[in-house]
Amino acid sequence: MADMSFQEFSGRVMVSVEELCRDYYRENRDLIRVKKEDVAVRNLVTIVNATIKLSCRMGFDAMSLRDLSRESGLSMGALYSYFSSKEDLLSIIQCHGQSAVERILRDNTRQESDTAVKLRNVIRTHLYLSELMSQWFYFFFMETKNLNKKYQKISVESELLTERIITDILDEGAKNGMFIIDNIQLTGSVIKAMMQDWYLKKWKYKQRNVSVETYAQFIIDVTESFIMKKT
Amino acid sequence: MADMSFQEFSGRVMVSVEELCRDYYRENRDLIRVKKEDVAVRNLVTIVNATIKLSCRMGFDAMSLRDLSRESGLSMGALYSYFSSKEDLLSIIQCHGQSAVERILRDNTRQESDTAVKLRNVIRTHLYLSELMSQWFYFFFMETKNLNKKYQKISVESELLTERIITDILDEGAKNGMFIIDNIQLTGSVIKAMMQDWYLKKWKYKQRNVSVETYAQFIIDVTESFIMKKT
DNA sequence: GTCTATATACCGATAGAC
DNA sequence: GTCTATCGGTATATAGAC
Repeated sequence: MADMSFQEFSGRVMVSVEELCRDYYRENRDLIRVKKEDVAVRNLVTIVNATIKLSCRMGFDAMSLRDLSRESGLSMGALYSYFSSKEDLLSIIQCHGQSAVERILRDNTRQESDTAVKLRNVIRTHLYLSELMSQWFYFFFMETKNLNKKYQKISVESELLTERIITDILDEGAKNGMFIIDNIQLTGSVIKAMMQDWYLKKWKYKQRNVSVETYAQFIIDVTESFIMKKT
Repeated sequence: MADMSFQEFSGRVMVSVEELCRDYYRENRDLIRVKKEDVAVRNLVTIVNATIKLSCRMGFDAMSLRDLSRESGLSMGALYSYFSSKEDLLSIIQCHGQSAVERILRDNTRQESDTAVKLRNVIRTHLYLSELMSQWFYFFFMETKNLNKKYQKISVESELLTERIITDILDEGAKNGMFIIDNIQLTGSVIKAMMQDWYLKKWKYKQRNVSVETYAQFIIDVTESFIMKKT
């Protein structure tokens, strides 16, 4: 099968902020004063998008709720119908956002018998998703330290989980003789580091007109030159 | 010559916050109310160290000057004898810190005729320095967006400069036939990304007992497997 | 369900005592 | 040179009108 293009990926994967907000709403009906689901979800989408946008520009802490009120078009009072504190808003986005990402990654990691193909697919899928949700990924990384300890732990586990997905494949390849790897954990770490650079330095790659497909192929080339048997 | 150890490096490179603060003091005698140089420099060191420490924990924006007062042991009033605003304090640390880093890198990049050796030295030097000053590097990265535009530009240029140091060597190696590189700029980007991971994810590597020497050698191995002629 | 107006607390910054 | 006390402003959060 030909390598998946970003266009194909973004057509297939519907990253739905609405779905994410609906999940949050249904799990917290009792805490949210607004009782009409469609109204609540629509406003939640607005709030979450505005928060991500402002936070990526100035940082979540520097963003005041007056800024958020202006950007979202909702009054201060209305905002507090949807969350109980500013800290709570941060936790909601982090927690529900990260689990949405994990679900999408899981759903889009097809079963694949060839270990090398599997690795390539995972790298592409991660990168394409981080392109679709670049502001979210940036937000997750930059705002971890503003979370309370409980949610910080969840955030760290999410970092380790994505690394684990990589290292599991590396491990399989090492066992079946397809890869030669001296240090699986460090190999996984640097693959993750290279993938992360895509959304942490988006300004740089955009300025240089590097497409996510070019970048993905490059990361795959670097990785394979390191772990594949030299012929 | 044998590869330099971190111990050797940290013995040779005196990263002196005092020196950095003295530079700042001498350039801004007129703005600083405290006139005894040794008193001023001593307190500046305390202030800068406390700022870095608190900012890495909670973020510069979330750190109040009352927090800084408590951590440094100086009163609010005393703090304002050393800088004119909170924003000013951030700029001082970013600007003087980054130029100190650039100077140290320049001073410690020995002339070297062998391109491959040169590349290895640069990777090691960058990583060892980012280990010595890990909180500073973390601070530089995380607090860029809180800077005003002028200093943001300086910060971006600093990012591009270190990448340029790498790509210049890659270019030389490509020209003299020592390296085979398809895309020099992207190669430089991912080398930088791998180096950056060392201080962005310090908690992870510490937890796993990965030493900076091990990490440096690993990055070098990954890089060389990608750019050296296969034999 | 959303608004305006307001309560309360803490922010950065400064004045003036010592 | 450093302190305490306090300023005005703005932050989060809420109460009550509509």
